[in-house]
Amino acid sequence: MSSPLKICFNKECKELKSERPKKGWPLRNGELAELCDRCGSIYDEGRFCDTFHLNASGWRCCETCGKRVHCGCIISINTFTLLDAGGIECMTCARKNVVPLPNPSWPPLFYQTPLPDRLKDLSVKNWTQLAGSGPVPWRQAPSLFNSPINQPELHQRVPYDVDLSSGIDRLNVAERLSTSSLEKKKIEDFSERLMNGTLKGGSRNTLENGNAGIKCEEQPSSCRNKAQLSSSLKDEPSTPHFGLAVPYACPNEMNGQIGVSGTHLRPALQPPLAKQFHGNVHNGVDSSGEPQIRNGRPRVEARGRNQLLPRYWPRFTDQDLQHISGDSNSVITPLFEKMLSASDAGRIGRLVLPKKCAEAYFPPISQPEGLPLKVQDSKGKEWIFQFRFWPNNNSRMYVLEGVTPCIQNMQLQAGDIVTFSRLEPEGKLVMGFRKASSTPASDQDNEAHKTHMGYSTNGDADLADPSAWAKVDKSGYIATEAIGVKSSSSRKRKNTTLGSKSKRLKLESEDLIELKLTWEEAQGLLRPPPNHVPSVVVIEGYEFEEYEDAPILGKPTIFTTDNMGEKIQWVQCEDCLKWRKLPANALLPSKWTCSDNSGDPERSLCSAAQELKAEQLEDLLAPCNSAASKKLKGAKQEPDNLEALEGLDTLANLAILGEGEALPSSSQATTKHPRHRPGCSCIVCIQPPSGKGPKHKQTCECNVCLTVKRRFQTLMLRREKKQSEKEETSRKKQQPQKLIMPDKSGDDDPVPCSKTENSSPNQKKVVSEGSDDDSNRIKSSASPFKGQIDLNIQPEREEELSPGSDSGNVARLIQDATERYLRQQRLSSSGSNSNSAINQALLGGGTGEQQINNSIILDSSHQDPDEDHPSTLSIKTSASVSATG
DNA sequence: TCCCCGCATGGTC
DNA sequence: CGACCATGCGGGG
Repeated sequence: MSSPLKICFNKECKELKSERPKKGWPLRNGELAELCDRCGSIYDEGRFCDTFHLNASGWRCCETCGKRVHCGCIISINTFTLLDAGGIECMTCARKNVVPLPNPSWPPLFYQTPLPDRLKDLSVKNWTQLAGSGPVPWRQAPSLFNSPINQPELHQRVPYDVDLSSGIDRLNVAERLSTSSLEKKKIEDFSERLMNGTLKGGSRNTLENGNAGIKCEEQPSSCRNKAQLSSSLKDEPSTPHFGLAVPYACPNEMNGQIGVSGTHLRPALQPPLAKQFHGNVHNGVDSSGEPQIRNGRPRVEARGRNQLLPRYWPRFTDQDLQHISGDSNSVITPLFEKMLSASDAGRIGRLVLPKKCAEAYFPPISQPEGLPLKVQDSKGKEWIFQFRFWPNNNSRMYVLEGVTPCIQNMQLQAGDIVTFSRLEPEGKLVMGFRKASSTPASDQDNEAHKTHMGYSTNGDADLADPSAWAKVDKSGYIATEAIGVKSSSSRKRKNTTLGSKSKRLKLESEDLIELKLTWEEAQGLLRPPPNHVPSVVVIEGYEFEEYEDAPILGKPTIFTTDNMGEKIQWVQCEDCLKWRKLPANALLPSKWTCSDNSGDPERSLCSAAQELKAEQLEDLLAPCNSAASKKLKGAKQEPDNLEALEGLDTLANLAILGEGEALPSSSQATTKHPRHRPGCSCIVCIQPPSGKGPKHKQTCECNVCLTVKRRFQTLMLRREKKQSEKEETSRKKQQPQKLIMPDKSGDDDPVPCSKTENSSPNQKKVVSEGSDDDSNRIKSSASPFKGQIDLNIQPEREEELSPGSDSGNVARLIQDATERYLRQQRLSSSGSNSNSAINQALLGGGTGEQQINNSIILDSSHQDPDEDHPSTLSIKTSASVSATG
């Protein structure tokens, strides 16, 4: 709508518009009023009426609260509702009263119905008059608002006629609702911008300072049941609470970018909204049906969404929302989501935020340093990230810094999706996630739980620390990290262990070691502290025990029933590897040795014979291994090992906590970066989702592939070396563990799969065992591919991913594991023969854990989506597999 | 020397 | 062609 006139559409202004005039209210001709920067900014802030129409007619008082609302112009059309009985009601009150129908959004209508230019003029004047007139039957036209489609279009801006100071009240409730503090912040940004340019904005400053605190007093209380605005992000101290409801997310765009282009605002709207919305906004949470939500938030969001690229549209499901909101009355407003890039998930700890999203939903920041931002995860943990930006090409690149701990906690990897939403009443930012594998519909929360449940988050020693673990898992626990402080609890752990590189290490280590466990198995690794009675939580059909205090990670054992029908558990001595029988209720230390077998003096020494025969043990362990063996087999079958390898890294990234869901083809889509197209060989895209799209070819020489190959080779060499050593000492069966080169894997896989199925028990053991030394041993990450697996496990992973990253930790872990394994082997060979069988079984023959890992890795199977483990967690065990050593 | 921060670069849309 | 953003890179601590 480039109007011929170069002056601001606001008659009371008459300033020249910039080349890229700011967009104002919708005109009847379907265009938007073009405003000068100053007016545009004011409009964006919802203060237009307060600024220009203060003395105009049309100001009326809300019948309910008495607030002044300008009803005389189109600009404020959405800020009030006409009462059937006459008079008007501010949106806030209207919402309270449940009659949330906003004024008919004529704009939308008109929007689409072009009118003669002459009508443009009507916009202000006529409307003004209109407002002045009594109640209009607007309510009858509510549908407009409600319709998702329209919503987007509607401009929420209109609603804000509030001025920062007084006007706030007037903000549309809906708007407010919709707008979160974040948005408010945005507004602030605007203000900033404005300040720079035109605005007078004192208020803004305040806001930015964080004091802004302007909150809509009204909103919360009255308005919605659940859905209230989050008036403020209370999270951050720094975060100002704006009273202003930012119109919709758009302000940013409008503001910031607006100057540049006002166009996108409108245009984008439609399509997306409808889709996304329904799922999100209206989900159960809001089911309350508050119109508000619809009107307000949804819109806001909708708008925001509209303006956002589709890839950032939130796809929350109702369940997701509910989970996030929990039982609280809070309403969750989905804001946006983003697939984690390799760098986002990397150790750098920076999460690049889509610019528009950042500007629309996060507090406005004028300084590159940004603000600390509190974000709550779906479990209620609070994280503090530094929300900041970097100047970039005359623009800004927004990032959240210090996200590593959070990401790790959530066990997220590249390809996974993080979601941001706002908890309305509180205005808190909530960060959820979806594993790449998971379906959009999947419940985040559940996933989260699963994730957490299944494994300890860290593979690191950290995990070893029960308390740490507890922290992680405990919903109550708040892992508050100082923004600047990168060390989150998790990090600290790592740091302590690993040192400065901890971050990286952590990630890698975690990634490296993955075991897949079934939920039951996973839980089996957890033991309640003595005297603690767990509460059982059922998540997605799986029962988990929840303890007030952190669960104790116990040595993995095998539970069974003895001849007498009594429940018992078998545990393997760390030293001699013999299996000992213990009461089912025995609580074992992570490192259990025969000497701990006080209950059975006869077998409290390693020298004592093993009660269990090898075959029996095998039978015992078999079940555990089956999954692994399957995987291995699958891997072997995989023709293109290389591909598998290549994909491994990616897969690893994708690894998800064991969600049962299959990732299949559908998941693939999610795993890919929206921007990437089939054939893209980026880290994210390489994932081999069921072999769809062209992935890296064997001949591919991209960085990723080269890196993978290189690492793989390195690893192989290392292993071979060790193996050779080991072979000498121990009786080795066949070729040493060939590391699972992808290629090789196909053939003879080192892994003893063939027979090993049974042996696989190792994995289990390993998992549990890892506890001691390997901090990492357990990594619980769910792989997107449930069944698949473990590509993550690839040994390569050690070195894994980013070339830049140092895989040292991983390598270490692996080495450790290898060493242990070797030790075991030696022990077994030299020591009691009885054990040897077991060991072999466990270890899968001479090759031992490595093989397992390798095999797993090989599993290109991941490509097959989820085949088997619907419910299995893919726990990545650290190298520790052989752990016992 | 290593790591991190901030900026720059380049690919993609 | 410009904007966006993922990643790389260099300098400083």
